[in-house]
Amino acid sequence: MTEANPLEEEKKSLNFIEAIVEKDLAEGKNSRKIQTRFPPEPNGYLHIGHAKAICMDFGIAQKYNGVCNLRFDDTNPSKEDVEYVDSIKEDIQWLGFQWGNEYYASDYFQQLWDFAIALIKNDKAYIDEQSSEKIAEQKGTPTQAGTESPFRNRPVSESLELFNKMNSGEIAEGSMVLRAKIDMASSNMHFRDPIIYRVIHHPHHKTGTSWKAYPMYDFAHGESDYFEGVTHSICTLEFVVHRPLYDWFIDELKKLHPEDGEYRPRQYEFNRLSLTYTVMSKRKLLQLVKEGYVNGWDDPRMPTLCGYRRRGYTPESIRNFINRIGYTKYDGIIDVALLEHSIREDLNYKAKRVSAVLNPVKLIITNYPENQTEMMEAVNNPEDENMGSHEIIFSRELLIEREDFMEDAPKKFFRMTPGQEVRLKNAYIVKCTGCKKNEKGIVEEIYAEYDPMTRSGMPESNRKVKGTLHWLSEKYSYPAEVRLYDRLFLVENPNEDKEKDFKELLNPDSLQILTNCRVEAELLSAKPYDNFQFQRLGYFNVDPDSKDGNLIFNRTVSLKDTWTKIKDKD
RNA sequence: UGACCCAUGGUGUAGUGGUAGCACAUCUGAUUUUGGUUCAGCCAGCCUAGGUUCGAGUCCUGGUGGGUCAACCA
Repeated sequence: MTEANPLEEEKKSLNFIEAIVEKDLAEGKNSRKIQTRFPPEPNGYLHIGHAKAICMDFGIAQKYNGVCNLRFDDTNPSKEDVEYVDSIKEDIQWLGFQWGNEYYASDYFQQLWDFAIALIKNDKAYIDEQSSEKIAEQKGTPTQAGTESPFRNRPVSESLELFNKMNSGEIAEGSMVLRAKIDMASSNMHFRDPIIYRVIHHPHHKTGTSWKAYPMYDFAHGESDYFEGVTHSICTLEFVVHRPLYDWFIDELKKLHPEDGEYRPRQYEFNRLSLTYTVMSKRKLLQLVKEGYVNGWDDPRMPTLCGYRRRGYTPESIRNFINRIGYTKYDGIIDVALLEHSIREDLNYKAKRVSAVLNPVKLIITNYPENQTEMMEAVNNPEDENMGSHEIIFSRELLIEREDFMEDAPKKFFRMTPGQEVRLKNAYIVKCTGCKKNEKGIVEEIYAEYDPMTRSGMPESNRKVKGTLHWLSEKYSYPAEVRLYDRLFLVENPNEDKEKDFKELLNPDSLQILTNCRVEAELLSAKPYDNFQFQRLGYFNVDPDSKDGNLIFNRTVSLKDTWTKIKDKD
């Protein structure tokens, strides 16, 4: 056992959370137990940002022989729905993770209620009957201390009685809340008597109408961690300011549970994922779906996990991406190119290449016999011989990509142009002899002559030509309905007003899309799949029998920061 | 005129107080029956000023810059 190398390698790549976990383990904290949780609120679909949290929460558990449970933070029934519960579970599994137990914060409503009662009895919580405006006003500002509520020192018995009423249905929403009695002058706004219970009459997706008073996040999250035995409660940076309150409640809880000894959950925070050109706010994504700007949460333009899935992203590529970007406390913006690199890398290795012509123009091989056909062999994946090959029918009248032809070509144009030889992939070398244009000057047919000695595999076929084009036989190809997606999500311009950009996006008259980016397409319907191949490098990452096929064209056009206004997109 | 968090090439991320690495992006060249892939290479970095130290990206202090916090959201 002299190889200390792998271990050292691992040590080097530790992120700061892992370093903390290892330290805790070394110090014997929480009896050397590791337990995490992934705590989504079921109020939307998971997006790529959640993937980062998932990889962290589940990753830590995996790496240190702990457990990671799934816990739905369902303390606000007015926003939540079972539809979201189901999609969240599906997406986590698709990403490649499996939770230990499935919990709900609502499982703890009774325990939380009892805890709240205990706080009231200890004079650490009280019922406030002021309006939300009044309470906000008394809260002060970050630089100005708050003032105490006139209800702050009401008798315990009164609070107890009103708290029960809050849950009985006789109290209207908004007319009464339970507040923790902490410190209205604290420099931490969250300590200024935070609201811990409010009244909501909307039925809960799990508990129905049995509760009317619901705990707030701050009063439910740490407590749920505690009830479950979570040791490392990992979340994003915006919760840093909540941590003192998290600890305050845990302290109170521990006073009631001396039997729990040294155990306590601790919160750690890492930087949230933001991606260039990508809208990540749940609120905005919800708006895009609800108002019909996209076809649903899994619209391929959405940055949701199901959107990426439908677009052809693999779970491996997303995990690799997350691995690459790391976890720190620095709030940066990741270049989406890194994500795209991850999917290209993965697909290059595993995707089967097939043929398709998107924007066809007819190519006639004038010296090829009228009714002759030949079967040409096409390798499925040049990166992997084991993937085999398939056949494509060659004939006199072909289709090629319109942009692969230029009548007057510049020097660096290596594709079809009069007088220049190009190879038709898997077939012959041909030389363009001219074209026919209509009265508007649009090219209708292109003519070329083939060299019979240059069929793939023949000795002459080794002749060097600069360009290789993909093609289909006009007669032996099938139409497919393909919808193109340019990158839709703009935003990202650190100095600009993102909110304004978003409004622009929603305005159909000035729908901004980024041009010059890789074209991505969704195959809506396709007959036999071998007849599709893509521009230059076509990636086809889909079960051929699946109706929900996805295509990714790897055009590798460089991403430019140029915006173009396009109307009537879609 | 608050509290808390943060600062390493264009972007992101490593660096027990001891030669600043890696990935992506860009650009150049080679290979290539996908303008893909692969390979080689270029460009480019420790916010600032002090202090501690033989030695500071790392520790301390002060600046500067950025972020978070004032929902009956999570």
